[in-house]
Amino acid sequence: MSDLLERLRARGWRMTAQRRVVAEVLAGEHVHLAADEVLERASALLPEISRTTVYNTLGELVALGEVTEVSTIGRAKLYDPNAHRPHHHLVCTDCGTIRDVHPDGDLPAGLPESERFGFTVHAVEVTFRGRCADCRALSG
Amino acid sequence: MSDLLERLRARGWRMTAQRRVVAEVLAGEHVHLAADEVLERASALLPEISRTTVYNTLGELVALGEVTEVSTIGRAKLYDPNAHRPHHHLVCTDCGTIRDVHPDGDLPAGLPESERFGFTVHAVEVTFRGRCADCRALSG
DNA sequence: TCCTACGATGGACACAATCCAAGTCAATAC
DNA sequence: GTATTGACTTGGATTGTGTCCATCGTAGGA
Repeated sequence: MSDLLERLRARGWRMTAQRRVVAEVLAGEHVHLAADEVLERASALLPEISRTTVYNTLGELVALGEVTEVSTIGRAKLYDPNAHRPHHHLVCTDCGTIRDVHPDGDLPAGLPESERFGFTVHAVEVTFRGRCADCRALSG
Repeated sequence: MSDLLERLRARGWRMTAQRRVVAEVLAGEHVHLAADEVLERASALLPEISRTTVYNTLGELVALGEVTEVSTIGRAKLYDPNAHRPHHHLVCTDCGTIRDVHPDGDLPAGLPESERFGFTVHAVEVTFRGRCADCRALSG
């Protein structure tokens, strides 16, 4: 993830301890953290970091395309640092657990002209909803 | 939409003025309302209706499969009454406008076993993100 | 018409996210 | 190394969305 720090510096980011910590927290695969969880983990590394700074930094990372926001139903937004590898999401409708999935080549085709309503489409997002093994075991 | 009222009554719903009004507000195609907007419009028809009742009724409609919740990024959940016709969504990343789209037959295939991680998948959701004509006209 | 269980009410509460004014500090210039 | 400055950070207040709960009202059956 230190290549991320390099890329950020190259884009003129002022490097601060807070931003470094937020980037550090978001390292890895299959990471999907709510802003609150990022704050919690960042606080463990840098106790004085403020919530506003975490939100600001996450927003900037999203604007730079380094991190993707994952929309959820009725929960806090999740931040997915795996933005450079296209993938879909598999979400448990009970507990909210998210897994990245990489279906082989069945990305939906672009929209036909007749269905675009004048939009310029620049991203497609596929979410599979279901129940994870744990939740099925708990409640049938 | 009065067939909706029929279906609800058939399922043992106690029919009240409040529930009727909420169902009425959700009539039509290409309707995607936040709970707050439902409350606003319902209040116009029945001024004393309470927020809790609107939320309760929406939740019940979702549980019955008559209405679908649409996840958004950074906004309130939207309620989509068009639940009986499978469709995808085209979302403007600037203003949040949503259109229903019906791509011809390019639904993503189910997940291969190896990518299910023990989940039981029961729904696939496809969201196209882009910018609508209005927003492009405004800011290039 | 009366009963009663289900539904509605609204104020308090919880959580997510943003705003703001004031203080701090990374990067640049000297 | 020091001074400078504007971008960054802070934390408390605020907004927005949604839920909880005790109490009241009423739809629909007897």
